[in-house]
Formats: sequence, C-alpha cells, structure tokens
Amino acid sequence: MSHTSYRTIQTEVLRRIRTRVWQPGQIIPSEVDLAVEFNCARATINRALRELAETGIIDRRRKAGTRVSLNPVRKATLDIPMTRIEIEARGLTYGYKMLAKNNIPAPEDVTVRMNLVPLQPLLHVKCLHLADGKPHVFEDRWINPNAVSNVFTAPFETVSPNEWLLQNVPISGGDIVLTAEPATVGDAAALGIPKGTALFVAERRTFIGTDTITFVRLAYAPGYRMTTHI
Amino acid sequence: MSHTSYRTIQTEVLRRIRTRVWQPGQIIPSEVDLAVEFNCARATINRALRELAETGIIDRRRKAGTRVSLNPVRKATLDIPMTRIEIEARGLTYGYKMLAKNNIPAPEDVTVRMNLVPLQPLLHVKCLHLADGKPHVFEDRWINPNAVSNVFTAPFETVSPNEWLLQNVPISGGDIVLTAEPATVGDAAALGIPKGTALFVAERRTFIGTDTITFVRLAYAPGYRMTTHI
DNA sequence: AAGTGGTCTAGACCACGTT
DNA sequence: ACGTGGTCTAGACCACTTC
Repeated sequence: MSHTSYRTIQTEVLRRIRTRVWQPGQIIPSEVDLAVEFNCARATINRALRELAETGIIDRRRKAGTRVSLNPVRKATLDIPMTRIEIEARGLTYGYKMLAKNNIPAPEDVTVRMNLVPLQPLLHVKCLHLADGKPHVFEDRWINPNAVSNVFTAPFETVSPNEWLLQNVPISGGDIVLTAEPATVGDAAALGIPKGTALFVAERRTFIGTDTITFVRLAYAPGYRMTTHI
Repeated sequence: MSHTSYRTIQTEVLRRIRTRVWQPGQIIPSEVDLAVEFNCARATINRALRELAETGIIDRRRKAGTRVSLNPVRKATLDIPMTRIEIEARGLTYGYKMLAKNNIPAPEDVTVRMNLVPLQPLLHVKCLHLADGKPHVFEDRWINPNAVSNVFTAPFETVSPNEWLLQNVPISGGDIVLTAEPATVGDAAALGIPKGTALFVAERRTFIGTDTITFVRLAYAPGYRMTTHI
C-alpha cells in the first residue's frame, strides 16, 4: 500500500457522493477516521477535503464535521485573459485602435461606481480591439490619475490601457458585473452594428487598497460567448 | 518568532509584487530560501505560493522556479446558486411555474450539443422562476431519460428541474456558456417583454461520466446582473 | 468539556525539466 | 546531473463550535 495521493482520495470521495453512498446533507467520517481507512496521514485527507470544500462539493466546520453539500453552490471559474491573448489564442490577428483620450470630469454614475468625489477629472480612454480586422470589443475606460501618477505618459495610442496598467500598476482586487444591454449609439458606431443590438457587456472595477484605479465597460461584438466549466 | 502563517507569507509576497520589489517575469527565491527568510517550514511556503499560483498571480515550474506572472490571467469565481436560493437571498419571494412538459424528439441543435443521436426522444420542460411574482428567468430544458431513468416520476409541476436533478442525479461535471441574445418569441411571451429585448442568457450542460444528463437555456429578465470578484 | 477541522513542523522521497 | 517544486508523513498544538 503505497502512494495514497490526495487525488486518489478526492476521486473516491466524489465517487461515494455521486453513487449516494454519502448522501446530500449527510455527515462523512472525520479526517482521522478517513486517514485510517485510506492508510495515509491526516494532512493528506485534509488537503483532499479542503480542496473539495473550496469547490462547494462539501461543507466543513470545526467540531460539526464534514457534510455533503445540500446546496452545492456550483463555483465556476472564469478565466479573464487579456483581450490580445484571447484573440491570438483563437488563431486570429489582433488589432488595436485608440478612438479617444481626454482628461475630463467624469459623469456622476462613474464617480459613484469608483467611490470618488463628483466631477473629479479622470483620464477617459475609448478604444477598440479587433480580431482579423473586425471589431471584437469596444472599451470605454476611466482611469484615476491620483492612483496612477504616471498615467499621462502612457502611450495608449499603441498599447491598450489594460496591458499598460497590468505592467505598470499594482492591483489588489476588483469586481466584475456581466450584463446584456442594447447597443448604445456609441457602441453601434464603434462596433459597426445597428443601435439596440443585444450586446454582452462586462463592467470591471480594479482597486489598489481602497483606491479605485480604473473602471471599464467592455461591449463585445454580437456572437461573443464567455465560456467556463465546472 | 512564532506563528508565521501561510497567509502572512501570501500578504508579504503580494506586497513585494505590488511594490515591484519582484517585477513581472522575474524569478523569486526558491521555497527553501523563503523558508529560511521567513523562518518557517517549506510546507508553509509551498502552501502560500501554491494558492497564489492557482489564482494566476505567479507561475511555478519544477526546476525553473517561481516567477511573477507576466500575463496574470485573472481568474474570477462565479457562484452559481440555485435560482430559488438566489432570489430568497435578496429578500424576495420565490415563485415557480411549469409551463410545459413533453417527451418529444429533440431538434438537431440540441442533440448535437448533448452528443446524442438525432431525433432521440428527450424530456422537454419549460418553466418560469419568479421573484415577488415577477418573471425572473425563463428556463427551457432538455433531459436525457437514458441518463435519468426515473425522470418521468419527477413532479416538475411543483419542483423545478434543477432542484429535483440536484437531489436525484449524481453529477460529474458540466460547462456554461454566457451570451447576450435578443429575446425570441418564446422568451418574450414567458417573460412578458417585447421580442428582441437584449437578454442575458446562460446555457448549461451537465454530465455524468460521458453521458449528457441535461441541457438548459436560462433567459434572464432584463436588468439581470451576474457579479463576481477577483 | 470534548471533538473536529486548521495549521505548522522537520524531514523525506519523488517527478519534472533545465542544464 | 541536479535544482526546483510536488507530495507525503507523523506528530503537535490551536481555534472553533457544538454538546
């Protein structure tokens, strides 16, 4: 009996859950018991179960023990690569075009989302990412110059804000909102589609500590699919 | 010097990356070196770095060492709860209504997506989830009776297919596609909106081993936001 | 009070990939 | 060949929560 890896244990635990040997809501044996059964160290059991708990398959609480999740909140992981990488990965040619760059007071809905004082001047950049020459996503971005002191030196004419920021700004966190919206006049013009077309839109905020670095709205050309697996 | 936890190490590593002490693409010290520096066991360093690698912050390869990721593929985790839970969590009253149930040959696009032979009879269920009495999401689902033998006994008149399947079918995996689509005639009728309205749509496949259990298209009422954080 | 998971240690061997 | 991360062990102490 050698090589009782944590992966082996995960597989067996999943099998028991799938085949209803361990039913939803039911408690499963403790780490110590499982270590005896699988003839391995408790740390190995711990790693196996800890990872399963992270995916929502089981619930663990001290003293209360480990249970098969009644409501397996399926956790899906979205990979959000840089647009250029995403396009090149499909074997298409990436293109980039800056449409506008201004330092202007931001509208209220933007300053609210960014937790900034109203009418604060922000760097506003609009640009377009292309795949094989066709519009792929229209980017409308606001950048807080107070959080990115050297942003005015950035060559957004040739480098997309996302790539420049990734290389030049430390990031501590962010959030993403995914919606479907009818194309605005601006979306329609940039993507070359009729106004009102159903668009997949991602809005992303990025923080460093408590400061908002940037807020970006990405409007994807019709037909875009965001995929993930469980 | 006690209590050098893996979280402490993660925080310090992130600080060094954020402050450019360790720059993108640059190699960082080995686990052994870091264990000496932080005065802790290598296993502790390993756990700290392994978790950071899972989030895409750093890249690790045997022999090659650990590097600050050049292209930090941001991994966002989507929580996909049952619709009832999602609605109740907002303090709204959940409602459910089955609209149709048939055992009929599936259209080709469905059988293709499900890896089944064309025209195979499948259980087709349409239903509506409501929040405070208003349509929240329209569900159009196909279920493979060969993978779910007792599906014809399921009381879909009162229990949503998702909840019944979760309790009665072992699941091994699946995938999700998120898109924006104009409302079809069917979407419009079910959700009480004009045809062509931009809708957020999730299509989900669920497998047990190599068999497809179910394919579902979820069309969310306008205004729906799927949120996540990094 | 007691049981369970959470974490840490010191050491070991192995797998992989660079050299 | 050799250095790095990947994993496992046996033991320990701690933190939390239920009883």
